[in-house]
Amino acid sequence: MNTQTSSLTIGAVAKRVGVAIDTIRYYEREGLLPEPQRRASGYRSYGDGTVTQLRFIRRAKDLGFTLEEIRELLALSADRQRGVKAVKQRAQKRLAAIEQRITELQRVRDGLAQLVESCPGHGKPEECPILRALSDEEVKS
Amino acid sequence: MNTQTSSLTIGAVAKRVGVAIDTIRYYEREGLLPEPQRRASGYRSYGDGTVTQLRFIRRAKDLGFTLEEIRELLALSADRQRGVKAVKQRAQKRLAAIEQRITELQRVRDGLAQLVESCPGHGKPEECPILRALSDEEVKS
DNA sequence: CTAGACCATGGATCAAGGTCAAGAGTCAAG
DNA sequence: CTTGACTCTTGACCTTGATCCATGGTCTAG
Repeated sequence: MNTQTSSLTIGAVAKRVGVAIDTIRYYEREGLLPEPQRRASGYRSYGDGTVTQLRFIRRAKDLGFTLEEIRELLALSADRQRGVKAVKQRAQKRLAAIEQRITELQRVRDGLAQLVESCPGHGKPEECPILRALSDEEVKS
Repeated sequence: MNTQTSSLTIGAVAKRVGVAIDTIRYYEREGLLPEPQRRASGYRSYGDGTVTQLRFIRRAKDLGFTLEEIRELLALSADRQRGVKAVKQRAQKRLAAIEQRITELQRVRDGLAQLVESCPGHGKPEECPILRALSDEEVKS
């Protein structure tokens, strides 16, 4: 039974997650990743959890969250001291923010979808609703 | 009948849209806004369409689109020459990208929502699913 | 015609999020 | 051992998306 988290070098972690080594150290400086254990040599030593957490960060970042927002998300676990209740509330707030973002994106999508649908795909540019929606509408009287 | 687009100074446009003057000039340099007419004095002279377009840019940006992506979106109208068909195809591609983004955000939301729901809001931290999901899972055996 | 508010250009500066390089130590294979 | 691949720290540098500044011209109300 090996409950011991396997020990990975920074390079191994980087490879698994697909980010640069420098990025990992950068995230550590920025407080997105906890300071890892060190070997006697000074080498950073990571467990599998770091890989998970790093993937989480990347995924969130790809979705347009800033590092600050991600720090917020991760900070949930820092609320551990303040209790499960605080954690839950914080998570709920984050959840609401995400939902609003989705709603707005849906508005954009619906707008674009409607344009695409109403465009015949041929004919005069002046009659293309997509172009009309985007155009500067400048009238050179 | 006044089909003439009203003529606005850069300051007036900025005020209407709620962005800084410098930002407008910046967008112009970056090709997000067309070069405007100029008065004899050299002052930029804008029509109402610019206000619309600028609002569009801002909205898109707030949703996490990069200026590059927005340029792409706006470039639809540059396809005018290549025909309505090209425009429609491009719009469809953009639409698909937006939909994927929404889907991914929804995955994140669902994940978080489920965590929030399954958390009792009290009790031991070790039993809080939110904390467990975010934790480093490091085992100091 | 003159003050005070606007606008123009060019270039510096900023914050976020990384990326790179120099100089030096560490590790693992042969 | 030695060699080649890794890792360490510190600090400079880069891109994106703006924002600020200096210097100088323009506009308009009084």
